[in-house]
Amino acid sequence: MVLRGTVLRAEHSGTREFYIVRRGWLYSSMLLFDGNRQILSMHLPGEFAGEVGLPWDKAPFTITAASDTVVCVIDKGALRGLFERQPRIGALLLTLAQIERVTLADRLASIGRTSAKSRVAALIVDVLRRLRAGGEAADGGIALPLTQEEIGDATGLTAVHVNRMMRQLGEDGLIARSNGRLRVIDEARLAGIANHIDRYAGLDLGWLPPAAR
Amino acid sequence: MVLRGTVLRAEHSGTREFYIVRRGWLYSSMLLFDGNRQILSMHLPGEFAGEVGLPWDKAPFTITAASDTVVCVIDKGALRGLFERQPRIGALLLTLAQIERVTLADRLASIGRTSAKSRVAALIVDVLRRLRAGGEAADGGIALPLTQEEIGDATGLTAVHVNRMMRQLGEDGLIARSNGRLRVIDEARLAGIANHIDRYAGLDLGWLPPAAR
DNA sequence: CGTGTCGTTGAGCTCAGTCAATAAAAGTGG
DNA sequence: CCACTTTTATTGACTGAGCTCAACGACACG
Repeated sequence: MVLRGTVLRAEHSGTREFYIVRRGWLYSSMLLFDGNRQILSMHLPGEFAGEVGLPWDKAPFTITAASDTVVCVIDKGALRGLFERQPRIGALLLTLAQIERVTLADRLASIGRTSAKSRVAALIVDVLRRLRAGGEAADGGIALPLTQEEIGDATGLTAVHVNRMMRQLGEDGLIARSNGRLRVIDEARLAGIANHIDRYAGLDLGWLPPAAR
Repeated sequence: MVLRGTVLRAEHSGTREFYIVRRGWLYSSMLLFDGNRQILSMHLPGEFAGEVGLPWDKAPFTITAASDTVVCVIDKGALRGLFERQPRIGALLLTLAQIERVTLADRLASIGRTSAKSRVAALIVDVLRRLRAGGEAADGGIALPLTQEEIGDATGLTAVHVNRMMRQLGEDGLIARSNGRLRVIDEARLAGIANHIDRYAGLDLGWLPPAAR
């Protein structure tokens, strides 16, 4: 169990291992020289965390628990045998890395080229759909375990402006908030202003090696 | 030979193949619904292009030639055998993908959390060092085959503001420009304001499978 | 009940965008 | 090589989205 606010792995610490999230949310972030922080990605239940640091001996990012979490630890040495005996798994890992690259690129476009309101909407839609993909019941609203400061660090905004945008999204009838829970009222319209693209559609896994026996 | 301005591969077109750049520059971009464009990454000589689209049957991004280029085309079906017979190559591809992910994350932080001047500086430093890593002589200045509009689309700025920032970088004695060539005067200071991190340092490839014979 | 964190709101400011005009450069066809 | 067109770079004036600063309320926790 990793408690909310705890740093699971600090930037520049060793990377003998990576993680799978069992319960709760984590996020990867980096600190700039001027003290600003950028949250690079969220890690939701069922997803990997820290595997991006594989190629380095020191972690490129800090991984922090956004809520109380449970993670499963995997040693990176285990990957070696996997690549040798199960080429399909290796290729799947590559596939996953590319998917992450594309979703990161989507966020880059969101932050680089859209309004504050769109960015916040994009974060909400992204999280909502990933939770759903991970089998988390998301109909009664989601418990967003992020402070507005953190949402700001993820979207390239200030906490104050995040607050204003959330209020506007509420006034527009797109979302509703009550005691820490967030309910998406009009997902289609929210996804529209968020420029959301579903990257899990249209996957082509035909080129992968078959599973070894 | 792909002429400057030509779209090598359009968004949503098929992805039977990917590329290695032999000569010239390309870039991947995506178009938002409002007509805005975000340039997601540059592809310099010696680098891959389009391999990020591997997992999809339709390309997630558009690849455009920024200058006249020569590329080498690779069929993605060839990867299958590679993973089976050369696990090390597969693991290297994964490594490369993760490196790209991290540099994309660096750009995300740059765009999300730094000033216009820093972003332009970051683009220049990034390109300079990658050209150098690719063995391109970069001392007599680099021939930047990008319009200011394109630099803007890459940094999340407008062409007009890119122009102002370039001028300021010149006035600050960090760069010099003359007839299309750009010379970096004070690389250390430029890298400083760019928040540049060298991601090719500190790589740990010890976990990779050995080369097959 | 004091303290700290987080959310909310207002007032004013600034960085970057918009609009517009002009210069410079690069093509293009003759 | 020259006239003409299109693209790109440059600069100024103005605007506005988002930031800063500041105050206050709500809540959790010891």
